Amino acid sequence: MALDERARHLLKSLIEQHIANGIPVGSRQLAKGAGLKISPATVRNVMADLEDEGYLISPHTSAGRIPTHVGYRFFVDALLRVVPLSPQSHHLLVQRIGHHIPDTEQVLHAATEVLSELTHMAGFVRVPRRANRTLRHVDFLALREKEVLAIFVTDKGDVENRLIRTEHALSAAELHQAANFFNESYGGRPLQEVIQQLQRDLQQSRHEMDRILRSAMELGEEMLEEDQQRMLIEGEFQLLDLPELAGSERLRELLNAVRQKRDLVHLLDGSMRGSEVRLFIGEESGFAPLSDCSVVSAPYEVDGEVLGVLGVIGPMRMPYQQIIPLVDGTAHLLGRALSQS
Amino acid sequence: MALDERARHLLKSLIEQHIANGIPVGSRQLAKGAGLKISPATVRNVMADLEDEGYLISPHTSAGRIPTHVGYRFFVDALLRVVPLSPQSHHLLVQRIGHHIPDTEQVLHAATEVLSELTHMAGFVRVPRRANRTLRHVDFLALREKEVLAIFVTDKGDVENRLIRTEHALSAAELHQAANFFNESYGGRPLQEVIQQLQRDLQQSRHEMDRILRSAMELGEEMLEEDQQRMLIEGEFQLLDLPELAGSERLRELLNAVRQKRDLVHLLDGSMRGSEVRLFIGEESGFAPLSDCSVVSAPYEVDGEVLGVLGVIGPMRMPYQQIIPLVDGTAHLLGRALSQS
DNA sequence: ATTAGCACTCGAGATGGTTGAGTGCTAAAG
DNA sequence: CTTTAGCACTCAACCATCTCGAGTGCTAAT
Repeated sequence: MALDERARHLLKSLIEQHIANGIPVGSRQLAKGAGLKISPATVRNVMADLEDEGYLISPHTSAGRIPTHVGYRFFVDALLRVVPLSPQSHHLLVQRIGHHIPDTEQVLHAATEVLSELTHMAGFVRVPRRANRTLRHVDFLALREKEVLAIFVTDKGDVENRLIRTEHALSAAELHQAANFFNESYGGRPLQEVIQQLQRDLQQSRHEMDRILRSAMELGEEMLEEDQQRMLIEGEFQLLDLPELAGSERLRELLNAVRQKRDLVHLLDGSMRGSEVRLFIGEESGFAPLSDCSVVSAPYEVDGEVLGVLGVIGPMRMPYQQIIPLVDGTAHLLGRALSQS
Repeated sequence: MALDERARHLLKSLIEQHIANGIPVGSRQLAKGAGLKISPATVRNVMADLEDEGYLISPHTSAGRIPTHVGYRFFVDALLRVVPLSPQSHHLLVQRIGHHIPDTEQVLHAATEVLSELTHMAGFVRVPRRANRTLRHVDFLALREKEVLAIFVTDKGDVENRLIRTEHALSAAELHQAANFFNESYGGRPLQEVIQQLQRDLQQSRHEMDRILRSAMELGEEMLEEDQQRMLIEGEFQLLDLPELAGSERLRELLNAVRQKRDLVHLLDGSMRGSEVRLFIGEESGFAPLSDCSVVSAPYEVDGEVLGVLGVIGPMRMPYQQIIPLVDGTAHLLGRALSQS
């Protein structure tokens, strides 16, 4: 059953009031705040309807009402007018993640931080996937007897390294040669492809030098696997201040979940399609520790290709109309910043 | 004024009881628990003395007594018999940070984790200082027009990299030549020395290639500076469960302080001298957010040289007799593991 | 020096009353 | 048929009060 104009207006007003001060909204207050010439009794009737529809709930018999996640969902989908990003915020964003920082890792960090700072919630950035990076350079260094340091560099300047133990000591010349061979054979090709090729090439060989290549391949695999998990998070502790989560039991779970990242990453990777801001309100995420929280995320892209997702985690009761453009803007600026690095 | 035998015994018993169950200990219970043939009244007299001396304090008039940080200090210094590390724990430690992991970073992580797991508190490892590492290898790669990736490798296999923007495009050959020059001139020398030398060498020059070297030098400086701060921490959230810190206000501060690391690192670096386990009990650390906590730390060393510190952060009321050998043992095993990598 | 006895203190928890915000329902008014 | 006023009712929050039990400090007897 669709809501009529008045009900929508009241719902909107109620949610806005609740977002503003966090306490349940009663009929009298809502009647006043909504600006309609309507008595509290009428408002009560409407509220009862809204509760029947699942948009509102009463924490207890005489405590006014608060929105459910369904209510918030309707609010953001149908009632919310997103305000444009404030010039100050925009300025701050540009300043912090603007184009002058060359290092990818640093830009990502800056974005995470600024998200957390501006929202006073937890900010996150899912790091760019490296799967389709190409291999720029490989180096093998003899660190010590029977220890070789392998270094991988991608075209975007990601560097990853790993210590490999060998059976026999290998001379610098041999290693140099191996590296040359590696660079010539596999350089300039996508990482994923390199690994697959290596897997084929090394199928049966058992030479000592091939053991190095095999280890190198494993390093490459680790790089890919590792970034299944990689996500920057900042300001988790801001969540400690949220009165709605103060019951320490849930909070622990939430913080641990955020820390583990695994499920979170999974959730977010699901929202990489499309290039719009996306919201998970309360239980919508289907992820229990987040059921009291909302996640606002937006993918960021470079040259039309989505590289990752960023956003914030906060209470369901958050100022969506400001958070949404902020996350959106950050995603755009990050994409822009990365396109230059 | 020195404590007589009985007073010491009672103090020990009281602290042990309090550590075991966390509630203030009253005279009756203490008289029973201490195993002495002594009445609660007598115990009360002794307790009053101990309170006068500053070892105990009453949370309120009728609530038994709990140890002060002075009491704990006396306890660990004079009364505590450290039990040897349990075989199970030892086994677990060996398993987790034993010698089979080649990668330094991974070993350090494993140590941090296992500390946190076994103690149910926050575990930390201060990473080895790189100042006296020697420079093993430098590479300059042209990633793109006017962008050079500099890679530093130390003799221990630390790898650090940085993107450098240049004014003009530089050919692969030029960069190769620069790297060769760099490696020949500065390779094999301690990082610190390299930087100082570079500072002198680059004093007045303004060549484009020297700009690269200068940036490389800054990278080296960053490496040194960065590890002023580097510290691994795991399990901070376990601190959320401590009832004694449950007052969220302090807890926030504590978690933030742990996160910031700066002061913590400072505190710990002060305890790098000596090779013994060291305790900071409550306010002893002189660091306000830690004033309800104790820090148990031990330096770890390789070939007689102290590389860093590790330990745990927990409530003052922790089972020192087990924690101390655990931290100690972890430090030894970590040292051993690192000596082989 | 130790102990028993006793009055006293204080927090924790239960009890109960009051207040005020808010509700649902009903009946009257528009 | 919608809106509104009125009213009885509910319930959390607050407060005061009470009891309880654990624990103390002091004193006098052992």
